[in-house]
Amino acid sequence: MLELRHFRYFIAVAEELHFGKAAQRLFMTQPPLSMQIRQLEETVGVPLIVRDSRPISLTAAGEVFLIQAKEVLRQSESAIKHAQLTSVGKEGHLIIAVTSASVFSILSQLIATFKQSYPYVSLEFKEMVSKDQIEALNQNDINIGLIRSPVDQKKINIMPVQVEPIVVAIPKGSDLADFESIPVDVLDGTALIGFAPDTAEYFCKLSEKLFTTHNIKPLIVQTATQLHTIIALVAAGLGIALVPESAGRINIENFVLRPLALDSPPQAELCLAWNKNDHNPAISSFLELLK
Amino acid sequence: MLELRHFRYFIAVAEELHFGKAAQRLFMTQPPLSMQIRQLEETVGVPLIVRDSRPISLTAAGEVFLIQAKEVLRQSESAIKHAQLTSVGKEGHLIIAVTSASVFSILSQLIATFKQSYPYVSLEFKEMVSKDQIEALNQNDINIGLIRSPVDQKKINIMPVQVEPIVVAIPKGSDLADFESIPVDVLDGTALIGFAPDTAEYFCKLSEKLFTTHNIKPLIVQTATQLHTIIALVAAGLGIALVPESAGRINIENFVLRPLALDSPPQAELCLAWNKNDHNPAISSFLELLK
DNA sequence: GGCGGTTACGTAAGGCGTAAGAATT
DNA sequence: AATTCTTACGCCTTACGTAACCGCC
Repeated sequence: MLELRHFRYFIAVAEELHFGKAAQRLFMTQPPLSMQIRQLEETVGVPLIVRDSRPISLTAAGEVFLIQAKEVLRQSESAIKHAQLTSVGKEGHLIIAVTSASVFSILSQLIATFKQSYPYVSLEFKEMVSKDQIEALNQNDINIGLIRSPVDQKKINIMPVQVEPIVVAIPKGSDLADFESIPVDVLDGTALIGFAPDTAEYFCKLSEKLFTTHNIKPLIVQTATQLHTIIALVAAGLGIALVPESAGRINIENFVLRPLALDSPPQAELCLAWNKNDHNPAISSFLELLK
Repeated sequence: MLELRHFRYFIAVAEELHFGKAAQRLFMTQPPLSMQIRQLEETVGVPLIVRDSRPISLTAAGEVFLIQAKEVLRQSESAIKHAQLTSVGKEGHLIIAVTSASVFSILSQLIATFKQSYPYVSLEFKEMVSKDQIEALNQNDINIGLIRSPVDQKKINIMPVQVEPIVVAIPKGSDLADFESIPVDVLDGTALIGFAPDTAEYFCKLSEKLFTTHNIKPLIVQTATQLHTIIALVAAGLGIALVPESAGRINIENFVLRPLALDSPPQAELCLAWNKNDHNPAISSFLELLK
């Protein structure tokens, strides 16, 4: 049966063109080396070395076999190296799911930092709402989720990566835009663009809580799922909206952000989520870098 | 020490995801298989298989190692196959020397036939005068020479591939062109384009022999090395010339070929020459095809 | 005749099989 | 409790070393 040993021995003989020197290089004696080469030639089925001349020489078949043999050894070295790199999370592949809103926050910076430290870990992104992310994490369809909602499943670990205050988005030129901060009771009865309850549950509930706490009833004139849609509607003058501070990164004109006049305004959390049973080492690399 | 065995075993386990099934597939029992896999993991330095769950699964490192392991096995198979093909001359490289580019016209058909039977033998051509070819054959710089002169060296084998009569090249419209064949004594005193004695020794001597045998003294108005140069000079009307019949393939107008009016006109031989000690199997393939 | 590769033979390492043990479902 | 992987141990293959034997320069 052909083994790597045969390749190693043949390369030594082919390069030294001298059984004795080759054996010395391999820290062994000539006879067994001779035997192994003979065995190799038998498995290959053709002579690789011309022995009836000194120095010995390679047959044409031996010449091509030498090149291929080196390639085989190089490949097996590479197999080990790649396995090692993968094992410590320096190489590999990560599938990261993001909610549309999180795209505007710190994600881009995060990716850049990660790619700098782990250039050989390829990243794949999928856009998913939080509920689908949890499902995908459970089924190992994705490695990391980037979500708002706190998860209550023991298989899923979470780690907050960003906490940002909820602020008020106001059409440019509106009277409210002149305030430096917005007193909460001003919102009572005001036209407001809200997050859709079914697809943007987290922000929706965050707002509702604020309203009930302060006993306010704004006039929700429109709902939307995507953050940038809401900002676009605000900019169009349809009303104001309660949005995370990172909405400021959205490239739309004609709106301003003002903080709420509260000691402790509502906070929106952005969390990394991953399956505890997913042992892809690149996940650890990713998490480690965020601390 | 890592061996191909480890790759073979790992692939079986990784594909079956079951030590027992894998062992069965490898015609062995589980325990030694388990040992070998453990050995493999030790040499690689990282765990490749997750054992603490059933069915067993691969680590991320194991996944990449599986792909690489298959590649290593594929490569070693390929090494054997290529060595075998090379050994029987179905694969390889031949360096063929020709005396002048014009020989290509004769060769082209030969090359096409060879390429059809041996598509994986690459051919390389070099232009060399006969003397240099012999030298190159001795030094194994070329594998095959295509020459006119008979070689007198015991290391060099030769085989004639083409025998053609010497004919007379005549400018179109010349009086001689009206003859169907040219009596030799007509050449006496006629303006003639000759081969250069130093670089086209073979043709030169062939002509000289004809002249002395028939006691003729033509007027050599010009000499040239290359056949197509001589034909060009004939076509230009400078004189006639004694050339091999294959000159008819040269794509020049304004000249005609006429046979010599002799029972046994001089013959020009084209020979293949190769070094007896050059065991490149592709040479045999080439020679075999010419018979 | 010396250098270099092969053949002959003895040894010892190690791969493999059998049997018993541990762990997961 | 059953299936499945691991540990323990003995055998037997085989790779390797030593010694003697050819075959070229």
